[in-house]
Amino acid sequence: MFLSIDTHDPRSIYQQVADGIKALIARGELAEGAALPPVRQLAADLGVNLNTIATAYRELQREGLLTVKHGSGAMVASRTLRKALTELVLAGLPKSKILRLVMDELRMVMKGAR
Amino acid sequence: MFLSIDTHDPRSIYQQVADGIKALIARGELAEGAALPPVRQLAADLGVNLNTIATAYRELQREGLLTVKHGSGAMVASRTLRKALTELVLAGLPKSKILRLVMDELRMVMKGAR
Amino acid sequence: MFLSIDTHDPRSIYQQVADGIKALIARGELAEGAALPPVRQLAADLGVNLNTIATAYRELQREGLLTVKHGSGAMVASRTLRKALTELVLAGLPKSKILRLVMDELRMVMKGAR
Amino acid sequence: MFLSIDTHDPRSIYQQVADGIKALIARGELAEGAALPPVRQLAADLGVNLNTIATAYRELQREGLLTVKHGSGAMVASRTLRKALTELVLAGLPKSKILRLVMDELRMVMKGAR
DNA sequence: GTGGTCTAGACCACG
DNA sequence: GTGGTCTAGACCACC
Repeated sequence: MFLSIDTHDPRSIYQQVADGIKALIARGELAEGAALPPVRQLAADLGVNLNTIATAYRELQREGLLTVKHGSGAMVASRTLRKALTELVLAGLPKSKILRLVMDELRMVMKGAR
Repeated sequence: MFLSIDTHDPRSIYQQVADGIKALIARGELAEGAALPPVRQLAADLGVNLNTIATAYRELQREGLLTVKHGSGAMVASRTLRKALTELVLAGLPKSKILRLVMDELRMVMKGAR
Repeated sequence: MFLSIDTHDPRSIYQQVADGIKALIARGELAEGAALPPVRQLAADLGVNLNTIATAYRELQREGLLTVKHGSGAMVASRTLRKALTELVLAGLPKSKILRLVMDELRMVMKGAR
Repeated sequence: MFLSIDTHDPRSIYQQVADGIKALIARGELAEGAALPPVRQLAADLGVNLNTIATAYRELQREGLLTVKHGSGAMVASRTLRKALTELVLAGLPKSKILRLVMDELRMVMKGAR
């Protein structure tokens, strides 16, 4: 991940980090589903505090760009996936049916990908 | 479902049924995720044999337009969903990670739909 | 604006105009914040004297239904806005704090409306 | 302000504080426009760290329940005010006209309150 | 005076 | 291992 921090930038550090990650996602350099570096590692790489990165990740999660899970890191959320699921939810499908669809599609897609 | 069968049509009946359903899906009259009538019911409605409909459904399933499950009928597949899942599979994500993403996004989407 | 004057109406003309505008506001045809036609234009449209319209506008302003300003015409007052401001005044907030609240909320509202 | 922290509560402290303030607002014990205690003071009162309270305030601000301003503290936002301003913005009024309305209404309201 | 942010270091919860 | 939170204390920016 190529992120840089500019101490002359009027934005706060965590904001620069959040904006930087947003830009990477927007440019496709961080693909949907890609894993982000652990908070501690990125903090070390950038030479900033762990909490600063955690704040950036939290902001991105709040905006729905990141999927963060305790114990297994953060990954870039999939807008396409969200769009598809939103369609199905709005169509009134119960969660169980949606999951069935997902499992079926996934099985078919992974078979094709062998 | 508005499907009609023309005995003068050179196409076989199951093909007419399959093509008719494709057209309904293409026109959006059968939305992604929508349930199709049970094989027996559609056969009765159209006055054709049960196996004819089953063959049509099988063809549509083979083409990926339908998701068919023993005991719970057929439903229109979601192209958007497939596209999203394909992206993630091609990105090299293991099934487990993809399912985590799906669950996370689904939770977020359903929360917003309250 | 659809206003009509009836010379057989026992009410005075300015009263008919004022009542007519009140009715337009009540029916929502003149929304809160909407601009009213200039005094001269409305007078010409209705074929009455300029002062008659001015009197009607003054009455509506006195009743708090219109906000009139030298040089920039009249507009329909916002009952909701007045209610909100009244609340804050009664809560003892000084004008400066209220204006700060207004500016903050306005900034937030206009951002969301982008 | 009556807030209490329960160390046995599974929610994080900042979440308890944020929820507590939300409840106070919902019950009307913190009126619209009311000032909240300074971050440092509330932190001292509750015996927690300054940052913990700051996090709670930030969350409430993000949700639009608080108006926070550098150097002059936090106050409860006015939902009524926001609703009124939203109406006017959606009606297409430019910021300048809206502010004129506000000033006019405010002048009228404060005169009545004398 | 006010809130905003950052750091260093700690402990917890999750998997 | 991962992120989440809290603390203590610092400095900055705004008014």
